[in-house]
Order: sequence, then structure tokens, then C-alpha cells
Amino acid sequence: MGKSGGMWMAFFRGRYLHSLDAKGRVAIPQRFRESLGGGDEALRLVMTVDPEGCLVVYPEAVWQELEGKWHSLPQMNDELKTYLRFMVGWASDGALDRQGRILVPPPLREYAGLEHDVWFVGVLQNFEIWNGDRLEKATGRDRVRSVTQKLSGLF
Amino acid sequence: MGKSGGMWMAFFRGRYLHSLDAKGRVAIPQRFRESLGGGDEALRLVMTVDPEGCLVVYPEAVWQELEGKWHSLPQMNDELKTYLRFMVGWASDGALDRQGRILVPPPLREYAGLEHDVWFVGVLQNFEIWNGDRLEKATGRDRVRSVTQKLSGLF
DNA sequence: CCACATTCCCCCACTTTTCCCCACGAATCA
DNA sequence: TGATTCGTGGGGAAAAGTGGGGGAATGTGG
Repeated sequence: MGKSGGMWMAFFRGRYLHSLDAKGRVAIPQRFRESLGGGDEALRLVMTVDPEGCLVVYPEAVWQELEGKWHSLPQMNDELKTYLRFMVGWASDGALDRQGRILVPPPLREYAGLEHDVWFVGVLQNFEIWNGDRLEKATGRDRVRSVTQKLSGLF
Repeated sequence: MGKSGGMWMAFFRGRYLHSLDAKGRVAIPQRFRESLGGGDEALRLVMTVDPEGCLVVYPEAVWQELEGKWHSLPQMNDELKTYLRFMVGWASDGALDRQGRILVPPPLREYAGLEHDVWFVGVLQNFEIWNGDRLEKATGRDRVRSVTQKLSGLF
């Protein structure tokens, strides 16, 4: 399922409830691990923050692409600097341990308000890690309905 | 009827009452299985949620087309992010087991309020899975009547 | 340069979930 | 009335997630 199907793009989909243990570790959903990297090698990733109040996780390759874009931008204005201070300043790169877990650094844990229960949410190219209450607010039906209305013209 | 008639399009039609077992599995109506995939191969599908409070199931091919469209849009847009968090964030892809059943992941089960009895409703390109009470409310005559009036110009 | 504390990561053990298989009963059709 | 199809239920192996002990690495303060 989702894995060897052939031309099935390696997108992240779905939501999973996992638990952050006392050491600050959390297991990446198996489904996401499959989308993370080729074969059974490194599985490196980059984690940073999102203004919505959650963490965002990119496969290393995707992140590098982003950095390339930022680096090649013509001029460095204040807005870009603010943006980079945010995205890059919070970024933490790492790898999965042998049990498929990552260690969430304390500052990121605090930023996203992560306690014991955390939600993983796949959004195609990357996935997010949420505090349950915040996620609920961000995906409430009322909000989704209005957004759906606006976007429905696009497809 | 409906099935082998020749140029009969493989749309989903009709409603069926099935039961979710203790393990969260439910059999896909045979009629729907026929419309799902070519021949007797994979029969892969993607299940997600609808703001109305039910689940939506797409054949894999239909879903991929949607993802392709989303993927081609500017990913930094907040509204798109909210939309993806909803549609993709709830998505679950899988295949039928040997008895033609799917496993409904607990979060989706809870979202749609699915207990033992669940309704399958075909709506052309995809089909939905409903809690009985919610379905009744969503398809009440009064509501349908007013909607029908609004649409009457379209066909 | 050397204790000491802290952090991180490996390994192991346990519980829960998922999935594959077989079997039964009702309905349908010949 | 026998055979086939379809929906339902459950056993059991495999996989995935969780928690904790302990050693290596890192960093800090004398």
C-alpha cells in the first residue's frame, strides 16, 4: 500500500497520533518513512517551524531545493531576511534513529506546544507535527468550508 | 444491469448499507468494486473526508489527478495550505483485502462518526461513506428541494 | 587536562495494531 | 436443491509504536 505501486508519487498523506516520550523522541509514522528517502539508507530530514504554530518536516532533498531557491534570489531585502531568520533560524537537521524516531529539540518542542500526544499530518511534499488543540483549530470545518469555496475555482 | 452494457461509464451509483466490524473493516459493495479498477488487479483507492461530515473514496487514478493539480499550485499560499491540511491531511490510501474490504483508520472512523452501520453512497466519480443519521440530515427533502431550485438553470 | 553532568543513541522488551487467511451464513441463480 | 456469490466474523502471524536501561559522545567547570 502506497509503497511499491510503481508510479505512485512519494507524497505524504494522512494523519497519525503518536507520542513524544520523556526523552523528547517521537516515532515517524512508517508510511512517512517510506516517502522520506530512497531505499533503506540515510533517511535524513530537516525540521523547522510554521507560522501557524506547528513544526514542518522536509526530506533533506526537498529542503535543499528550497535553500537553493532562497540562495539564488536576486536581492536580499528586509522581508526576505525576516523570512530566512524564521525558516532557517529554526531549522534543525537530523536523521532517524534505528527505531525510526527523531529527537525534537527543546526549542522546537516549545514553539509548537508539543506535550505527550502529537499529530503527524501529511501535506504532499512535507509533513507537519501538531499539538492536538492547535490542529483542531487550524482544520475546523468552518474554516475549511470557506477556504474550499475560494479555491474551488482552481480545480 | 449497468455493468457490462458496453459504453456504460464506470460511475458509482446507488446506496448500500454495510457494517463496520470490530476491527474497523468494511466490505466495499460489489458494484463499486467493479467500478474501482481495471480487471482484477490492484483495486487501490484513497479515502479522505468531506466537510459535510462523511468520508469520500476515490479510485487511485482519480485521486492522483487531484494531487497533480494541487501540486502545481504555489505551495506557500495559506489558503492552499489549509486546504491540503484538510484533504491530504486526512487521506488514507490502501487496497482491498482478499474479501473486498478496506480498513477505515480510527481517525477517519471518528471524524465521520461511523459506528456499526454505515451507508455507501455512489456519486459518479467517487463514493461516500456515511453515518446513517448524518446522511439523513444531509439528504432531507427540504434541503434537496431548495438546492434543486438553485441548480435548475444548469441542466 | 581531568572529573562530572548531560545529552544522545543503541539495544531490548512489551503492547497494540494491521493484515492475511480460513470459515460460516444468507441470498441468488440455475 | 445444489452451487456460486457476497457480506460478516474471527484466529493468528507479522509489523509498528512505546518505554526504559545503559554506554558513548559531548560539553562544562574546576
